[in-house]
Amino acid sequence: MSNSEKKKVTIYSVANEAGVSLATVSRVINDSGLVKQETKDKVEAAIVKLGYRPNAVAQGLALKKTTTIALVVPDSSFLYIGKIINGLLDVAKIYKYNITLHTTSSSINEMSEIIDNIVKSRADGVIIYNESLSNSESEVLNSFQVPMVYIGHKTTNLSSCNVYVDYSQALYELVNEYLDKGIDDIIIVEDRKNPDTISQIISGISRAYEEHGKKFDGYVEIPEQYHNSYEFLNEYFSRHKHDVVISMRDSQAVAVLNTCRENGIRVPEDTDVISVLDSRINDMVRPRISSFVIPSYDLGALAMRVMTKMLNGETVKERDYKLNYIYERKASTKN
Amino acid sequence: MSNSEKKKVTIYSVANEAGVSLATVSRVINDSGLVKQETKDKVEAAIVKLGYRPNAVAQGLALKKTTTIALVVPDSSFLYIGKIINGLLDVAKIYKYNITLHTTSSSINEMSEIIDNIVKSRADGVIIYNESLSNSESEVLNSFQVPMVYIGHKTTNLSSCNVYVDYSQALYELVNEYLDKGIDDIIIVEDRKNPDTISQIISGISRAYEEHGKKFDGYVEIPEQYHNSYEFLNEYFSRHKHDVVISMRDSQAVAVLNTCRENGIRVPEDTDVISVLDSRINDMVRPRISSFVIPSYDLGALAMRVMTKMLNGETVKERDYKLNYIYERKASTKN
DNA sequence: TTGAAAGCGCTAACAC
DNA sequence: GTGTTAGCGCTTTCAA
Repeated sequence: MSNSEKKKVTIYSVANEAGVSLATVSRVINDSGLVKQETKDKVEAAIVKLGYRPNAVAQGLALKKTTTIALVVPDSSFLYIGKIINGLLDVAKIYKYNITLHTTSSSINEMSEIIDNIVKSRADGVIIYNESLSNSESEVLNSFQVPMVYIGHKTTNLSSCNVYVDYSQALYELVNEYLDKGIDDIIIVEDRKNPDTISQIISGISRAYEEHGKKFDGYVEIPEQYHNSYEFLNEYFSRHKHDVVISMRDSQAVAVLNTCRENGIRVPEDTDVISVLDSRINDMVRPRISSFVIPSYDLGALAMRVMTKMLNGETVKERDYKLNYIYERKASTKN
Repeated sequence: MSNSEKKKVTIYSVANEAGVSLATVSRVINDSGLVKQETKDKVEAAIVKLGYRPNAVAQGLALKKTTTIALVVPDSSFLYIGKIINGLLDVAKIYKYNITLHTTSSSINEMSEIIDNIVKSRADGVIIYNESLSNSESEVLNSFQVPMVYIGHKTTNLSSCNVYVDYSQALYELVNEYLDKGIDDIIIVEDRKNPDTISQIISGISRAYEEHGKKFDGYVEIPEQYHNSYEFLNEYFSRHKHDVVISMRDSQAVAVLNTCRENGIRVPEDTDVISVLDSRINDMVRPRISSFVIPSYDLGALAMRVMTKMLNGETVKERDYKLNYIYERKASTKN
């Protein structure tokens, strides 16, 4: 009966039960102001007795803050962002923030709807792992003074922070090494899902080529009509063979691995295969793929930490936080 | 200047701008009550002009509902639940619900903290993909009358709904087939992370054995001290060889695959390898692993749909929603 | 068809 | 130390 007939217990009920005013109850639950130990005990007893839980919604209204951060990510990417989310949630937990999850499907342009929703929900801040936020949308966030942190993507937005990995430098160094050895038949395989990242990558590679007096043009894009990269790559490697194949994600690298094999190209004897983004898949593939290990967890954790700083009004001197990658040479490369 | 000096625009501002009362504004934003088209136009113009967005927090307070559903999942499982989350979010979007994400780390017992947090945030409902919710915790949810839906886990809790796949039946059918052929050297590899699911599986297998007048005892558990299954399995398969190895998740199946290979056991010539839970990994492994395809997306979507029904007071006749699995025979099995 | 006013549950001056 | 009271922004009777 206590379940079905349960009446709401508010701060009033507690005040009443404890024989104090609601202000006092508020003080003890927030640990603010001075309260005599004796009264405090009474109040706490009442809280336990009634099973009172402060209503965060009412608090949100009164305080004009919700201790909620909105996270925007592309759907279909959980394989890669799982760790990011974990890092993010771990520090969110520490600072008592809740996270609302919003996904964007690549097809429909629903970003503005999502932003609208976030503004309405009065999230204290938003963390975005997505490259398709338009200026007008970030303007809306701006005009509502919602702090923003971008993950994995360096923006030029002045009122937001960026937490990212410098892919350009990473690829520059890698390719440089190959070119130094005289190996220059290098291609990069990509599926246009990360336009910004890929352009960073290309710029790094191009720089290395230029410094060697050469020009990079090994850009292989998986056409949209192929619903999976496998098909396309199988076709591609039946006709091509390169010294080095760099792919954006390790799922693609695996496709490269398999399609090479099926076309009689040995890895790494004939071709080096490298993946830029690493995920758990790589632990399970033979040969293991040489790749950049992106500090995903740290990316998420740092993003959230930066967000809390912005929210606490701590002066955020740095707008850009660059994390280091590590290149892990494994069995898919011989050079 | 409009950014830094931006003053909050509330329903009052709009009422003022439009020269009507706030009640009228409320009516037009909620499309409730009759409003003359003319006034409606005025109000809408004011809304646009001021860039007004209703404050969901205040609405939440007034309506005593937040249109927010809490989702509880184990961290570290995004590989498997990505699709579930996608299904869930897609349906949530349709019904205008927001999702807050809460993860539980297997080590610490923080579930009660999470539940506490959820209650405080006054989520309208909670969807749980986790086997470690204790009775006392679900009691709390109960006492606050928070509707619950469990995913992938059939509970006996009377006030919650379950959306799941019948693993018991799935494994029963599979093993039955083997036994019919006289193949009975079958083991199941598991890492104790899903006690409930695994017990369902064992029960299904055992039933098949019993009906063949035999007893099943091929239960191989990966000891906790091994931080990855690889090590343990490598050791194991250096000394054992079975007709059929069934593993809980495909990441383990891949480990089985690799360790068998490294110990001179051919798959599928010597041993059939089967995975119960499928994930994207399987698309990238050779040989491909025969597995049950769990309708993850549907699991998430249905869970959310059921939740909306509970929330709308639609009578939920069914408490249990069983989804069908499909067994996909691939290259890792010969039988 | 519209407005006035009483909440929703809590915080934060301000007063005692 | 503790109580009073005025919001926070919105919904919803109840009157007009």
